[in-house]
Amino acid sequence: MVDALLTQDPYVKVALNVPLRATYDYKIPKALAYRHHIRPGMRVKVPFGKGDRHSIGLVIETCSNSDYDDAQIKPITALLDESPILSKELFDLCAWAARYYHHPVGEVFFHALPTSLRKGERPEFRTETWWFLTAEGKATTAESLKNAKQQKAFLEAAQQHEEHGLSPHLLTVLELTTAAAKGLEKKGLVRSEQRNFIKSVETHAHQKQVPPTLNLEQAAATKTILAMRNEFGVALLDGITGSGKTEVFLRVIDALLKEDKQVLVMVPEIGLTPQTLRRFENRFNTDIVLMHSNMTDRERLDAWLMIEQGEAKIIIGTRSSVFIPTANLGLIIIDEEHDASYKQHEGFRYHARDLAIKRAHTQNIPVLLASATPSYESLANALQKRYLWLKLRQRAGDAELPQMERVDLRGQSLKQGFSENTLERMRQTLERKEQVLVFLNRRGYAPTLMCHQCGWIAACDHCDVNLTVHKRANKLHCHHCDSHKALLHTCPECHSTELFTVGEGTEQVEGVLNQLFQHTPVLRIDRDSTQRKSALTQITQKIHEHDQAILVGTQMLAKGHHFPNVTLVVIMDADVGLFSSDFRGMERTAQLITQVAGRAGRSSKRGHVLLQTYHPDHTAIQCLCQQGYEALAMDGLRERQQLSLPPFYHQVIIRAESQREQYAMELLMALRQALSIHLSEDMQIVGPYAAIIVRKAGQHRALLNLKSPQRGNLHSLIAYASNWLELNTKNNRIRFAIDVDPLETF
DNA sequence: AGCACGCCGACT
DNA sequence: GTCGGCGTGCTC
Repeated sequence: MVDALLTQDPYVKVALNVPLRATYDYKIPKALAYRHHIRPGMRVKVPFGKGDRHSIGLVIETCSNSDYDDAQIKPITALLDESPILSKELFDLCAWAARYYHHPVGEVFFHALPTSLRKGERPEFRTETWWFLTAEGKATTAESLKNAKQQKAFLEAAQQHEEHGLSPHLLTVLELTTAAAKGLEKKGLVRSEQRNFIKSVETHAHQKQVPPTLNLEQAAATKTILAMRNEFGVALLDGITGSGKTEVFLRVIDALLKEDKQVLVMVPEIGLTPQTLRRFENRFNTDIVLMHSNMTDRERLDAWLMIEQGEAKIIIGTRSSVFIPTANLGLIIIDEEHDASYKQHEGFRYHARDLAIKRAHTQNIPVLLASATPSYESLANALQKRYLWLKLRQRAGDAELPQMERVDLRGQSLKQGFSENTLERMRQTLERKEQVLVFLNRRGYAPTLMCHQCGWIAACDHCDVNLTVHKRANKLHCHHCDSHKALLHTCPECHSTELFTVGEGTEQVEGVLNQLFQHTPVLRIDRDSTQRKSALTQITQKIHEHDQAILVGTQMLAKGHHFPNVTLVVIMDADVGLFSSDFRGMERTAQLITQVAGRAGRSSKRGHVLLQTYHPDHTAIQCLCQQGYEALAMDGLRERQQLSLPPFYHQVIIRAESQREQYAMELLMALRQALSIHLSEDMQIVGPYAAIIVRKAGQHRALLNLKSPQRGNLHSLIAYASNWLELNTKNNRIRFAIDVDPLETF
């Protein structure tokens, strides 16, 4: 029997890229088993479902037998990889993440791959055509081709570049055509060759900058981080804005590059500014690979391969780059680690910061978390000495921290949201030829459109929220489901034409400031004003061109930009997070205010921050102004502990949504009932309760909140819940999602 | 997720 | 009479 020679198991368990928790068994055709050794982490093409439908799957394990009858088991159609596409480490990370986040394994595995690999394409670089001279071409003079001008030019060029050949890039530079090349190929004078295309950022030509000298704190931090570079450990680099965190990164990266190690730098979704990238490029003589959502599938795959094969040493990427395969990873840096965009809010709801730490643990490398406003989670870990807490409290150069002042709005007559005091301070700043930054975290013209006669309010048809007025676009826009309709001028209820807006958004404030400060350029920075690709660069350019200017914007302003001439920051509404229904409201607001405030006075001129508030005596506002973020966070943590909230308690939220009004709520009530007998003493169930915005995009939403100070019990409860939900949502139009460590609880 | 199977309304 | 609506169930 030849079969005795086969060492390969006859069956494989395959995870498919479908939202199903099950894995599926397939058999390995003998012909395949003779030629290849199928292992976990390889992609296969398998028949799935009726007809000749096929799907791409990932081998989870091979096995000697199956629970299914052999006759029921279909054979694999094709093996797509010769070696596992996911390394053991990444395979294990994904498997762990699927268990931790209670998400279908298949979706987790395929989430970790670039789109083209999900579709079954080969993990190969893009190739490009190079042209070379043949022996015959060497012997032929270009003159003999005098009727064919293009070919003549091509042959001349090919003779000149005989040694290295002509790349497509050279073809464009020399204005040569492929038509000419093909003509010469027919005559046997040149030949083509397919070569790997390796995207290399043109960094080598740059004049490399001499690193600035570090201050004592920076030097100490760098030294400490470097000392932990050969094993797992987490350092929290807690540095106030302007303290030179990036310089510390650069020093550490430099040392690791010298050991030929790779570094993964994670940044928030829109956090990577051209300024940051330039700083990296100006420093290192190596390829820097980017990974973000604006790239094409091809670019992503090339970047992925560059890192996987060790061609590139530095990768700067958003959330999903935590899954990038590496050849020799030495460190993961997570910049702005508090940023909520590290958590995926749909589908596979993972937290990239937490997964990065898990990954570093298994690969035995260090992680560096950095922020001016660390998350309460990370601060708690630092307090408990699980993380090394490195503080940078000095600003680089001679810059001083901006002074925070409260502007009491009580009883004041406001001019479109500005107090007279605020406006006066703005005037003074502009007179000194300095710039003002106005922060308002509300896009559009106004958050509400109302009828003066009957009180009707413009609301979204699909969500339980008011529509935002966008005057310039002449639209009513829903910021929750993105639907919009034309701006109304008559009330649909009573036909009155007296419609008015309530409240202010950035678009309105921009207009107001244009009127109040007619000789000063007013520049708006928010999602609407920066939609066009180069818009943000244009705006920042204008800012640098003028001495005086007013910048108005949303949280986009808080993310990493440098505005050296801004000396006054106005927070229009400091009260937003004070009475939030979400327990993280205060943390978020404090982070946002501190980050925006940090934009002020980053050069030699001292900055000032005005917080407009109706609650100047509120302890949180007072604490933030007088003692700063860390003190506020310490209070906040104490409170979280007293109230049994994260990070002291662990939470899992189960969300259900349905087109029909009561279904979601009824399902979760039934689930609660089903779970009640499995509860251990340390566990609490809250709800089900209706989501704050009950209806969103036409779906009615309800939540169930499960809490415990211990993860273990909670996880087995969720495992039970997830099985129960699978069984009970099959036939009734209800969708559910499990959100482990949720950032939003409403 | 996809897709086929299945049982009830307005059309060549 | 049927074309097609989307409710239901299944995929190794």
